[in-house]
Amino acid sequence: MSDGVAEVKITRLCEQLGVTKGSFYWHFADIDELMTAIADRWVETQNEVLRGLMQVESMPVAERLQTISELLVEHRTRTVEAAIREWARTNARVADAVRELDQRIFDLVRSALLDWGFGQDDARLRAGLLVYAGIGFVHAGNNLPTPTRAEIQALFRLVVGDEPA
Amino acid sequence: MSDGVAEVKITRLCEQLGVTKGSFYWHFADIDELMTAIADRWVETQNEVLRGLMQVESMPVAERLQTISELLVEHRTRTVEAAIREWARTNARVADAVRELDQRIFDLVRSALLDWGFGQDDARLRAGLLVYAGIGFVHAGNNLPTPTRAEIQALFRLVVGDEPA
DNA sequence: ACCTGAACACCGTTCAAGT
DNA sequence: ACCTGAACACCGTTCAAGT
Repeated sequence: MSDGVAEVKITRLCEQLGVTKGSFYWHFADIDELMTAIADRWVETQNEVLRGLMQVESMPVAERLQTISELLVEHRTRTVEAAIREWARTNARVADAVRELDQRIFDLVRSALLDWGFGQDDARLRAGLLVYAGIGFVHAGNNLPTPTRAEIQALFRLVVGDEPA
Repeated sequence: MSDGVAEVKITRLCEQLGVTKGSFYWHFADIDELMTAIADRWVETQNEVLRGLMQVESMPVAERLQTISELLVEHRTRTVEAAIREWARTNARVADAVRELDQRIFDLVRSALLDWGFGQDDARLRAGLLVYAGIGFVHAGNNLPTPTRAEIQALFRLVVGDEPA
């Protein structure tokens, strides 16, 4: 999957499964339906991740911000996520899922900043900055010197401040 | 081009040009060579843009930061740029070009921040934050409420400060 | 209900033959 | 030097026929 979703060939798939291509078309109408199925699968996985993320909500603000700052630039799934976001450009289903993911993360960060003491506008803007930077890092993380964990926290503190606003 | 580089079919190309596919293979070894040619073309265009960007260097710091803040989130070429960055995932030539572009922009911002009065580390981190946010915006700009020009400047001031450091 | 086999369209690629 | 035409491989898709 990390080499891009365009590399999924139904011929190869059937070879690997030891069935003929005709068999494939009993289960799926066409390759697009397969893709949608894969997409749905990914959305489920992502929902679990999100449910995990939401548990962060119960943590005290300071600790919550700390945790979020690490999650945002987590490189564990960088390659896969870049491939998914690429896929979103051509598949509406995936695009929807990615948009919802982005929005939920944004809301998560924003509400944390609200709890931290920022006003509505301020919280929205700063949350946007952080989320966009995280997404940018997912895409271009290899093009610029990778910041250390400590530097990321320094950046985070820069945007969020040292103490409640 | 904005619908993704995977949609470039040599059959379609030859139809549009009114020649046979055989003719295509006189000019190019294979489809990859065509892609490389297109990539090189884009790199040239990008180099012109960069030369333009470099002229910013001669502006006074305050004005320079102002201009950069607008360039970073310029949505003029958002779709195309997203397609290019997607292409970079599978084409080494394009990947190199994008990396160089990112680095030059990063350097531009960083040196502006140095002139503005930040120390080495501080300038590097803040420049990274801004550049990543700009790239993230290119990719996910439609998923979250688009900030206004004024809000972008507010964000910029947040990272850069109101007066020289 | 699930699979095979053969057929067809489309696209990338090769190459001998034309001018 | 530049192009055509026909051929082939590969992949997506369809469908009649098998169990």
